[in-house]
Amino acid sequence: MEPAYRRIAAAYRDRIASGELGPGVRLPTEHEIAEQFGVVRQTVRSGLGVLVSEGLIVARRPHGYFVREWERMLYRPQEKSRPMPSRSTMDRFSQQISDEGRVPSMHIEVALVQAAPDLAERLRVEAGATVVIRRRVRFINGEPVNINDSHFPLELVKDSEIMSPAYIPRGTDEVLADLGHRQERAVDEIFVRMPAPDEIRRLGLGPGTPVAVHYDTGYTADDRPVQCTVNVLPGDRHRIVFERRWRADEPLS
Amino acid sequence: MEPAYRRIAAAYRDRIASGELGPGVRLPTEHEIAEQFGVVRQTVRSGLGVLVSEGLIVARRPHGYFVREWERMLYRPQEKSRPMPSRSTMDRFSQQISDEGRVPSMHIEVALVQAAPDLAERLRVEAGATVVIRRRVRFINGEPVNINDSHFPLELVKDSEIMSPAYIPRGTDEVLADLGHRQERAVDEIFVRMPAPDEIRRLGLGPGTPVAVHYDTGYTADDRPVQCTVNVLPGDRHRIVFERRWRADEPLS
DNA sequence: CAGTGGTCTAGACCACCTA
DNA sequence: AGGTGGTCTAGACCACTGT
Repeated sequence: MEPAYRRIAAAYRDRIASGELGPGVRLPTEHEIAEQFGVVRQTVRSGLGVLVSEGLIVARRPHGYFVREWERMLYRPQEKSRPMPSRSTMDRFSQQISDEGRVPSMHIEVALVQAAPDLAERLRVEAGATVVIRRRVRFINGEPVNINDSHFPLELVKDSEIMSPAYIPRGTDEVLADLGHRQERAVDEIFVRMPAPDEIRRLGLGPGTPVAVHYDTGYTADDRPVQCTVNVLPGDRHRIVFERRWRADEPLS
Repeated sequence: MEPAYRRIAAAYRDRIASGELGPGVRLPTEHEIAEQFGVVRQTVRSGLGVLVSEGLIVARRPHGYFVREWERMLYRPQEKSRPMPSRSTMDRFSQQISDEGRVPSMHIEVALVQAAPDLAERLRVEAGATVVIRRRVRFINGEPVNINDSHFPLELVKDSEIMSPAYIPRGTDEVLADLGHRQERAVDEIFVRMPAPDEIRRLGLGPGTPVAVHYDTGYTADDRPVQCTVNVLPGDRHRIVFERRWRADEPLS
């Protein structure tokens, strides 16, 4: 016999999967469900808790539980290595969102920090070495959608405009290029995991929302890493897309 | 005042993050934690439940809670569009795992199904049209690591060896090419979400494990989609890597 | 058999928001 | 003021596994 809380979870999971309960629809209250299934409220809570942690429903107190609504923005890592339209007054993200008729905004913060082990490895500096971190949170219509923390070895960018927490429309890649560190190659790594508490806070994530973590490490022609950007993408708000063509023998590092 | 269950979660989250509790280490029992924090067992369970759903710990009854251990295999979508070493007797996955000194295995199942909406769209067939689905679960040392469900329009592959649930060392892409449907371009899409119950079952996933879903849609030179493979990658077992080079103007569809 | 986590009951009080 | 979900207590019984 399946436990009651699982039966409750399965019942509502099925109704959501079948479309009987569409996005945004409200579920009965915990009391009502408890009565229907002949259990106490705590058991209902366990069952709905499963669905919350699966990301299928959200609790909005004091309104009740609602079927979650998804909307995913296009995320194309390959766009990063194409030239920007020269007349553009906005960075790629802002341009894309504006084109869709929505309002982009950004919060920027610059700091000097000791490189965490994962970044030290990718930037090929010693663990604990000082790096410049340019933290950005991007918003659409005021809602946070992703985090982009770019890291640079300190010597490369000190005294450049990268150190100022201001908007750089042409992008930091261009600034690096002007400084003599033009990137020619990048390695993209994607990890999937549950968010840490500070990521939940910065992105306003609901429970049950996993994130994709995208490391973009850029190399110059002589194979020095000059920047590593950590993008944290909430799973419910992104669709990562890239394209391949068949080739004979291009090396993969 | 923070709720007790959150304080408990935070306490152990910190100890795990700091490395004080390394991978595989056992936590105190629920009773012991309850005593330490002066709360009842149910409250401890709520706290540890948070960490379980964050994927930080696992419960192994009747042994206790343990800090989760991670091991990630390399997943490189771009490898798919490179020629296979002609002397290879194994597919790419099996070769990679063998090279690492581990034992690959696979479960294969072929069926005719009605195309789900997401696949119908990608294969450009009508929703509900019959497609061939070649379901595979891949194992390393007997442990399931990912799901690969390849979908083909029925007319393209009927009477070919793709219809047989047997191992095809050279890969289905080669079979398609032999049938006159050589792929020249592919679109990769990655979504991040929590797994559905049947994915949890097939992959033996623990609670709190998100998945990356990778759609690989292959097109011929005349831009017809000939296959769409849905790869379900447990977040705790994969690291997705690809590479970019700067180019002037290659079109992205 | 002892000890673990898994499930469940029957209550209670709280914070928060809307009406 | 009333109803929502959020938290917590104090118990109880169960299934599973190793000794």
